[in-house]
Amino acid sequence: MKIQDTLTKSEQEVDISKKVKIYLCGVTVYDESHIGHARTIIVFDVLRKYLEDKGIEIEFIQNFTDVDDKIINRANEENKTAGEISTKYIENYFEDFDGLNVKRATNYPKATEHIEDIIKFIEKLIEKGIAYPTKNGVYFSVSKFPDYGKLSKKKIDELQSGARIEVDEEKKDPLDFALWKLSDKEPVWDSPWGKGRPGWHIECSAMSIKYLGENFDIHGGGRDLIFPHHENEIAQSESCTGSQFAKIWMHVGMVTIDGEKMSKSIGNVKSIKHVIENWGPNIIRLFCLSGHYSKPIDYSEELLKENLIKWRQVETCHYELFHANNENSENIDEFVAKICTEFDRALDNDFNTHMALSAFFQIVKEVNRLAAEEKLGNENTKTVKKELKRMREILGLTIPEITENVKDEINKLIIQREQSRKEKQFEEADKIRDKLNEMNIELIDHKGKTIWMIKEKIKAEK
RNA sequence: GGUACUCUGGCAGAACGGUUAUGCGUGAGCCUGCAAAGCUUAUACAAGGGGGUUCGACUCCCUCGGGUACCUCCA
Repeated sequence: MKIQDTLTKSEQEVDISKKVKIYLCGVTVYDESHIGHARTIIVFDVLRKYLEDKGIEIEFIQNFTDVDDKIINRANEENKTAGEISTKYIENYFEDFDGLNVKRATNYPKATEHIEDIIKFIEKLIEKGIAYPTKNGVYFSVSKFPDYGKLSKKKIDELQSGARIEVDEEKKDPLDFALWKLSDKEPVWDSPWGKGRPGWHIECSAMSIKYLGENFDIHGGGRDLIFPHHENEIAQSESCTGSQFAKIWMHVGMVTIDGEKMSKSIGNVKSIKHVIENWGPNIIRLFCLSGHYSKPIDYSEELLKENLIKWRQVETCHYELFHANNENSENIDEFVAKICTEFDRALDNDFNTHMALSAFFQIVKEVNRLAAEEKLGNENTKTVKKELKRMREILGLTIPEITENVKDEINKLIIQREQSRKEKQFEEADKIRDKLNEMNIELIDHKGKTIWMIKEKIKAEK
């Protein structure tokens, strides 16, 4: 599998001969997660599910930034402790992402639970003469890391000339960034330099190295993290260990609205709660995977609607297979095998989810075609069923299981309706159909038989 | 201003130096008691502008231009 690496600007092979270690920069837990977070996290969710499906062991670490000015500000506004705020939004995070069918990471380390590791990390940088304490905190000396700017392709002197006026005159260089901020106000921890809290970037260096080692396979996040966050992570980590940090830097494009990045100041943020409520998890996932991960994707009702239609096709396909029992069925194993290869090839080639979806839908279409032609048998569909299920699991698309009781009830009603139709009591038949519709059950009348399917309820429909 | 990314048919969106997918939409039809869903078929002579390399470029190079992001916190 090849992934486009931001650092080398070239495709790099992921070493799948052993456990693959992935670190993803998670969220700062001071507010609700939005569709932009969802995209990044869904992309990595599919990546790890795909690799796991191939039988590769994955160690997937995603942090929570639970100490930060924003959290503290929010706590002050709401007259709560920072801990209360971060706990609340971590819970909120899991509600949202469980709802999006995202598999839990191997571990979700929190900054506040790794203060010791962070302090040790900073001490090491001071020992090496790369960081220095001032009366405000400890700073990383950018000039001591000659490769600074290699990820974001920025030149140090250009950054300096563009740098805004710094309040902190203790810093040796305006570009130097905080590793430890001295403070008296909670939340604070003791350190060799006095009470305070860690800077933003250091936690990811400390925690990724702690859990994944000095050089791991993939480090990911949104594109907006390239500078300064990931640039600083590289500077800290490589200064500390003296060796290459992450092997591949994989960055996910922004979700935009009307071509603009979502941001609080513009007020165009779509929360995951809002989007799930209206569209449900499957359509959101299809939407997030519909373009190449590295490119921006524009959020619009129109696109979600398109994915709604596609999702209905998937549901139809699933239930057509579920009910398949035609006598003269066609064998499509060869076709399926071919398309499956395309699916995998697409993902192996810089994780092209759009192409993979395209392959997936080719099978969906083929199944629905056969169903329409009454050529879908029970015998010949084992392979398709298996492969579609595999793809759905990788993509994280879910269709609910139905209990036997419900099935029986549905079947009873269908038989009643058939009887009414035979007797040309169409009003009665339609009543039964309406009743089923209210239960989100849709009937499909084929020539010889009527089948049912359970439609996911989509609030935004109509 | 610097850096990065980007510019493909009505919309979305890939691949490839030589047939440009796929989906949505739209038209027609099939199926149906009517629907819905689904299916079939038709439909786009599309690549920001201009150069160049080539027998041939959407794909490579140059140049001009538009857009977005980052350069402060941000998935």
